[in-house]
Amino acid sequence: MRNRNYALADQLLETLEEQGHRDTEPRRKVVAAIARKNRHFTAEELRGELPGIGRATVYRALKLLVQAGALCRVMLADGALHYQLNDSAHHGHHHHLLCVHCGESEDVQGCDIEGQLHSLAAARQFQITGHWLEVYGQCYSCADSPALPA
Amino acid sequence: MRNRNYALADQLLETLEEQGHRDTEPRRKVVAAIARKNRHFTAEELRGELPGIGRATVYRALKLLVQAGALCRVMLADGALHYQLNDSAHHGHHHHLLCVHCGESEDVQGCDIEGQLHSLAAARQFQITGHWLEVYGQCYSCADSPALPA
DNA sequence: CATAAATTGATACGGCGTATCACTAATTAG
DNA sequence: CTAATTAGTGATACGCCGTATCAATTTATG
Repeated sequence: MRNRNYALADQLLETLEEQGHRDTEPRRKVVAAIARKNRHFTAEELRGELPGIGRATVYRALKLLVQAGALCRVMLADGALHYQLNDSAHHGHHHHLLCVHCGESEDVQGCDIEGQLHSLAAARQFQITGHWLEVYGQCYSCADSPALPA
Repeated sequence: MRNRNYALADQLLETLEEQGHRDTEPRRKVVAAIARKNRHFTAEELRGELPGIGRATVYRALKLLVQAGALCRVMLADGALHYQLNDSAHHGHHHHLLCVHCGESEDVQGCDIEGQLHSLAAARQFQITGHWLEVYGQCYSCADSPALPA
């Protein structure tokens, strides 16, 4: 587990270096903290775990990782924006099944939303170029909990 | 046009009264400004059109109208949150085709996203309770403009 | 090692939304 | 129709989020 985290942190740093960004002390620490996460988190939460590192540095690292595709921004049911580590296998277009109870997130690959909307859009001569989708619900482990409003 | 705006403003006020909220001077002005809008707008933009009215009052009115279903919150492609008047016919569940050029928005009623995701979710024993979807693209009038990234 | 380039972190700013609270306006009861 | 009740207002402040600026520092390069 610790090993996996180290490996993940290294991988994230590598990703950044591939994009032409430098390997710096603060960056290492930010990336290490992110690698330790096993669920989505807010920028402020992350920052709280990194005393001594400037706020701007944390936000900058988040931005770079999102741009690099290693991190996703996910919108929770309450409207809060969180960051979520991307499964290395799912760097492409995908969505998340977000459990409103435990916060777990499962990736969904086979998305053909635009296909489904195609006929509707065509009728209005609207050209779809992209979309944003979040799916809320309860994961298997939380199935017994009372349902919350989406 | 002016007539329609007045009618719309009255309708919005009525909606609020039905929810047990009072008909006040500041509220009237906020609602009138919203009724004048023909596309989505930000809270701050609206506030700018209402000098002399407290910030809190504007935000409160927005919140009440969203709760009443008369207003939608829409997420633009760049992540900015806007407010959008709900077509009176589309108060229920619907989505928007958002033109990234002109900002026009068209409602989409026939949405069966959850149906599409059902088999995927079932395989993981994930119970979908809701979703959030925004669709970006170019409307008919903007079809000639160069495509923007979604 | 010296230089050029990127990064850092303090600070400030702006947007967004909520909480508080004294004051005022709108309803309701008498 | 006034008095009491209740809701709404707006100034202020707070917190979160993200970006801009800029001098000081660190990293990579020749």
